[in-house]
Amino acid sequence: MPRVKCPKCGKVETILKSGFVRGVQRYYCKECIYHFTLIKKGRYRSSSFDNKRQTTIIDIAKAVGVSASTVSRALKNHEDIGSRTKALVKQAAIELDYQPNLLAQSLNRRETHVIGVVVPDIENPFFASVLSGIQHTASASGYKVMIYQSNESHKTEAANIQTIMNNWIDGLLICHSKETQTFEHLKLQMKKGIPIVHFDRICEETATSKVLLDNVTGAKQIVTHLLNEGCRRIAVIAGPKHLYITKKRIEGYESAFKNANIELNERWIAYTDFTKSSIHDAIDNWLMEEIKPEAIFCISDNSAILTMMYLKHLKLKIPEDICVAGFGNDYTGRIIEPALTTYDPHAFKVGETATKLFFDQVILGDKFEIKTVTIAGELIVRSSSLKRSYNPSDEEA
Amino acid sequence: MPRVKCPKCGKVETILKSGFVRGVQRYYCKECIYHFTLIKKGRYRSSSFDNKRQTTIIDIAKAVGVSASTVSRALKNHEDIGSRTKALVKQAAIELDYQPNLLAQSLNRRETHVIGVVVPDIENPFFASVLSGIQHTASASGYKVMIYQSNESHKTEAANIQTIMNNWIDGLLICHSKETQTFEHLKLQMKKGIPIVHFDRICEETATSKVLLDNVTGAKQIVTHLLNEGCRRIAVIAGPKHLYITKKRIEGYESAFKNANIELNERWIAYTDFTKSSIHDAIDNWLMEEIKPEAIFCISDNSAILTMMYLKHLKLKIPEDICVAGFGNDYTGRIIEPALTTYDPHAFKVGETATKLFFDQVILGDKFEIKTVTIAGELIVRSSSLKRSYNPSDEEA
DNA sequence: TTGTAGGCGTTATCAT
DNA sequence: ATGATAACGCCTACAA
Repeated sequence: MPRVKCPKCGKVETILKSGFVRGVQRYYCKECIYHFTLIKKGRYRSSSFDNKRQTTIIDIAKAVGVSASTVSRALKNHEDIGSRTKALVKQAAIELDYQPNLLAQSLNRRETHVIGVVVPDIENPFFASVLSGIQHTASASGYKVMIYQSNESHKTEAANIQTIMNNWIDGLLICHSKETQTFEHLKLQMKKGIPIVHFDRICEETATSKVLLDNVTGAKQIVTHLLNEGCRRIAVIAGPKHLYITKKRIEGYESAFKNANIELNERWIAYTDFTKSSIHDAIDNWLMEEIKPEAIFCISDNSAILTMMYLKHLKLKIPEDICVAGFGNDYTGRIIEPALTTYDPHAFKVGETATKLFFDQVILGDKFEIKTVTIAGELIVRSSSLKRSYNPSDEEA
Repeated sequence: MPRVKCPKCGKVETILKSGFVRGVQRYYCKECIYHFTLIKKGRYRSSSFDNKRQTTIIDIAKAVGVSASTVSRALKNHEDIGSRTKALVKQAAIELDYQPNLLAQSLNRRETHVIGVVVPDIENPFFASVLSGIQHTASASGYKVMIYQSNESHKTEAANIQTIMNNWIDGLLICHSKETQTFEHLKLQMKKGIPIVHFDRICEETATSKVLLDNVTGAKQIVTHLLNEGCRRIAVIAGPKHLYITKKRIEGYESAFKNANIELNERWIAYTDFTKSSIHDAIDNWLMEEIKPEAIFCISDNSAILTMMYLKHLKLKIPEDICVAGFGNDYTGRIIEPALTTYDPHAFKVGETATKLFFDQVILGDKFEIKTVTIAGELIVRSSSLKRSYNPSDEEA
């Protein structure tokens, strides 16, 4: 053990500590009555580390001539500290361009002020908006946003969750991939007690807060609108059967029919995986039959766009021959012709709300009870569904 | 000073340290020949902290009966450690579900493995793609991505850079806001020596690596294509005059004319701020004149879409009456009718390359020399510019 | 009012 | 081959 030796007598047992000088421990030899300081041997942190060195609390302490703890307290306006000292410290902090080391703070406080987000795909406009909402809200409260994409792969999602959790995030906001049907990977992490908020494609099995689109109402509004336009045979391009949003939007679809007292035929529901080919197949199937659909409700705007392009390719006129409606209000719907009737789920607000739910949980701690919030959206009627009253000049400029 | 007292004799001067037991300092009283350990008084970290507690290296050390340093080394397969010990440690690590505390690692190594990204707007499809490229590439190398949006505001951008830099990121990838014309906020941070990579809207004044779209070539290709289609009076919807991309794309435009030996009239260049109204104004101005443009080259796809919608609103036929081309290959261009001729800048690759340039800098350290990489894109010809040979059925299904 | 010491979790260095 | 220690920068209970 390299105990401290007295430079004069060389003894070890006689040494006492005698305070700090400029952040360095000072020693005192009882026998020699000699104060001394250990010369720091150039340790492993040298070259490249040094220039990265930021001003620390100790630098300020040295400059002002007080201890590090006093500086720490002065900087947070602790009441114990004299106003003169405070002023001096703050002055020095500015002069030395002090920036607190958030890493050290985080390590100490076990709190990183980082929110982890896992989305299937950043490039999808819906998620981009949600992300934007998250980022804004988080930033406004001094939180940082760390992003991961699952690329709609369950495996990647699980890996993301694993890494993200190892990063001491304060909370996780997640929207599951299309593939995800089991949630063990999440449940495992929940033990750590980190707040999790689900949005859009949620998990029904976990005790987490959730932010939902108003899937049922939205779908119901759209389908009701189509019924009002006189369509009776309304086909649906749905997503994979296990998807939460598929279930809910189908529920809205059915509810609209029930409400209108119109019977509904299972054959008008096609479960696809949202790919171009699966959508084309579904449409082909319907069009091959004697009785063709009068309208197609696509449960996502993206599939609505694919549907419209395919119908146009088949020389079918929208909305005269067949109406189309989507769900999502991506801005592509405003650009395609005829413009797409859809439901705006207020994506930005979804992100905002998810973040706020997380904040609630942080603030209330144990007292927080999980919540499910449904974001009201709005029906956007455009030409693609106006069978009775189609007028191309309705289009926005 | 609360020096350690001997529990038997109560003396202080007789105490010597005598090693650690399970992470706790052990003491020894010379006089009483008595070993003891201080009972930890419940310190301030109690309730809420405890359940967040993860397995640490010390827990493993205790379990296996070795020291923390041995565990640390064993886990990284340090050659010094015996294979039996390694096996034991790794076993324990798995059993205790050990996850290294990246925060502590970062603090120690002064390296966070976090890349900060500042973009004007996540919801813009170009930036969404770039971001996706960054995220993928970073993730593949174990780096995390922290995102900020400037909302095209210089002030927000400066604030973002400030906060992001305080977070001990390893590198910063940035695309400046439209407003940004001075770069002091960046230069200030450059002193810290953190690698910075610019992309798209770069800063020409700083010694940073840059990733550029092939603005000149792209614009030149588009304009040349328009010239080949027989257009001579090619108007340009440009962005703000100070913007890097405006300058470069105008340069390409001019170069195409020069190449073709055709004279070019300044009045065909309109500097807008990309808003709908400024674009409408520019178009109105041109159309009021006797001699009208035969084509409009918009230096961004978004303005091209706005342009097309406005022209359609004015009952002008595209491309028969007037051709339109954009720049960016947003997927909206595939949806609008007629489909938009544009230049694909390979946004994903831009993000990927920016990230790789950052990695180069990390790996090479001082030996790294800043680089400017230009990403080659490709001309995408669609119907909106096919004056000579327009055939609506060319459209993709 | 201010200072001291120890801890957050990990790791490089030195000592054994 | 393994252990002890100090350091990364900050924070707070307790001592003075």
